[in-house]
Amino acid sequence: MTARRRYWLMKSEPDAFSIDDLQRVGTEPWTGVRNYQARNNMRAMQVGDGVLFYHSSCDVPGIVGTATVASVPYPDPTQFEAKSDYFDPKSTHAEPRWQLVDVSFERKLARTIALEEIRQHADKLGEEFALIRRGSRLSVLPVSAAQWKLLLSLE
DNA sequence: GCCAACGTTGGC
DNA sequence: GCCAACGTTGGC
Repeated sequence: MTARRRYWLMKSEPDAFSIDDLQRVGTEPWTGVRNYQARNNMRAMQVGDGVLFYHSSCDVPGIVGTATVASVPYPDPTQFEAKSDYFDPKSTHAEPRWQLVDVSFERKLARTIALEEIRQHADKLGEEFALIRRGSRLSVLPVSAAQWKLLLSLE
């Protein structure tokens, strides 16, 4: 029995890793998440789940493409690498603190669905939608099927 | 267990 | 570059 496909939104700074980078490499381990809520969301992911790829901290923040979850959750290797920016000295191999999934490129949108535009649909998306909730900085967040459909209909 | 200080995120 | 909001750390 397979659970129903779920949907997520994942933020990335294009200067560090963009939708074009994902298209080039095909599949990428989503390293570096060091927030428990974001981690918990990745732990809940299943292979085949849909991902909205979002560019943050750039000229026009917004959704730029779609991807799919390509692995089950597994320990983020960078937490054990002393030279990595993401090294976590408190994490152990026996009890890894941080998990990630692999993400595979699906497609690039014809245009960026800008955050500014997304906000205009707040009434339909719901006040709780973490992407547009005031002060929310969550980088991996759940998206309902209805939100997924609405957001992609804006393309 | 409280909370001030600090660091980070991310829009603007 | 600024700064609001948030999460984490560490002294007490």
